[in-house]
Amino acid sequence: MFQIDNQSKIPVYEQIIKQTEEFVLKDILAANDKIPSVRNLSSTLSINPNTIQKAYSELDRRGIIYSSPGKGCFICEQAKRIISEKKADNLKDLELMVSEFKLAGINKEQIIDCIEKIYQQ
Amino acid sequence: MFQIDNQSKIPVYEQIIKQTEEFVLKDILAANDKIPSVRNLSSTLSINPNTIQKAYSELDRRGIIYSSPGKGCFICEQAKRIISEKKADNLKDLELMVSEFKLAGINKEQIIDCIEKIYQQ
Amino acid sequence: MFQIDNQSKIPVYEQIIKQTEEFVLKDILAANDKIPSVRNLSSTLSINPNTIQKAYSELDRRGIIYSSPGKGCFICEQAKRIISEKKADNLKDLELMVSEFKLAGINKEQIIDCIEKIYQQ
Amino acid sequence: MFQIDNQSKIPVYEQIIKQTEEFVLKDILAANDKIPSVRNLSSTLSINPNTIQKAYSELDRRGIIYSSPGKGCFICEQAKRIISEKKADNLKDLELMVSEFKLAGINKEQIIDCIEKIYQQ
DNA sequence: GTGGTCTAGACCACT
DNA sequence: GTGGTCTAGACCACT
Repeated sequence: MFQIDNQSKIPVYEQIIKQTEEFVLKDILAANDKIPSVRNLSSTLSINPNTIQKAYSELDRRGIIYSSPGKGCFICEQAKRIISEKKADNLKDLELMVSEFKLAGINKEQIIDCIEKIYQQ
Repeated sequence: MFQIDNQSKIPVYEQIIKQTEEFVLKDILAANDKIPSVRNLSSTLSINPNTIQKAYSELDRRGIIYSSPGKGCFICEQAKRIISEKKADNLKDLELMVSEFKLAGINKEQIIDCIEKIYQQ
Repeated sequence: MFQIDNQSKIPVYEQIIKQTEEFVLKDILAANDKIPSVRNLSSTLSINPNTIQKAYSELDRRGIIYSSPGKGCFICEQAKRIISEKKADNLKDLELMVSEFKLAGINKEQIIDCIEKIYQQ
Repeated sequence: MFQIDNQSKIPVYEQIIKQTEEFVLKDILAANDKIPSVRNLSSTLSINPNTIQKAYSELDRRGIIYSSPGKGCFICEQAKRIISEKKADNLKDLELMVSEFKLAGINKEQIIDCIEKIYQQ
């Protein structure tokens, strides 16, 4: 399920967070689904349990999962909504990126083509 | 000229690189213009000279500036072209970002509106 | 009767203890009333019997319930008195909390209003 | 400066968070003040650097401190405001606690006396 | 078994 | 020197 790239500049714990959120958006993980235990994922991915723990703690804090010591970790009811809303906030990042493309002399049509292409998939 | 945000998570040396490139794109710095010396910028911004040096070395490596020992640092002839071309490569980042917006259920029109807005400015 | 919140950070066995004490204070459970058996509650709430047992053992230790082997568990004669007295000890917790409100610049009137409101209900 | 109680049920990292916030409220730490480095505090308190790091990360996330790798950790401009506002939100906790005192038969005067006492200090 | 905390110690990039 | 990430491994309470 999870795919970790040890060569990546992105910390392992962030890769786990990102992929978990991705799975929720893609309906691979639904509300109240159990996600792998810290130890289980740790041995599957050959990653230290502390690193998994760090990822799960952050997901818990964000309201994506809830963790019950002794039982396991589960997807929150509102997980998908929370992730979608956070993503929407990132439209500002898009604005920033596009402003730089404009400065670099990339024309509007090139950018819009790129977007059309993705939404046609 | 340079604006350093000490609270930012972006390393100071990267902030200097980014702003220098920004100035070139905006024609604030043109080919063969002199940029502040390491010592000058170090004292103006209250930043360790090693940090400035690191930024300038990287700009040099990228072909954005050249240094004439005893005279100072200057913008390269091809600086603007190099920066623009590198930016174009970043269209892949845009694709990635837009794919995630699509997953999060943001519709195409919202994104295109955002782009139109920037190009009208 | 019992309402268990699996998403809560409070352990299930503590939730059971707290709610039992709450029921006694509110006269929903009176002296010598029978409370659900471990097995019964375990299946009603879909909770491991060990967890229920742990809660009941602690309530027994505190003198809130007593168990008659073969008959079941019952509320102690002195349960309400014991719980009330323990609560009174918690005035120190109130003092601590109020000290922090004072530090945070919340004025006395705001706090007293809040208390009046509750006692008027 | 920091006082850690190893016997306490409260995790060490939470004690550090709480005390840092306390120092800000009491104006012992002001905006842009440098707080002890991870390693420094680790050796002063004889606590593992990871534990300090965990506390500082959380303070950073809350906007109480900002950390600059290579420079250190500093109190945020808005730290005091953020902590005070968060404390104000906790009036709900007070309501909960007072409701329980009411149930336990503690009369209003006793509680108000307790509050008057603290505000007179 | 399950998550949460913590120690011990390494390595990295940034200053 | 400074914070950030990570491995290795222990111990605890809860289930």
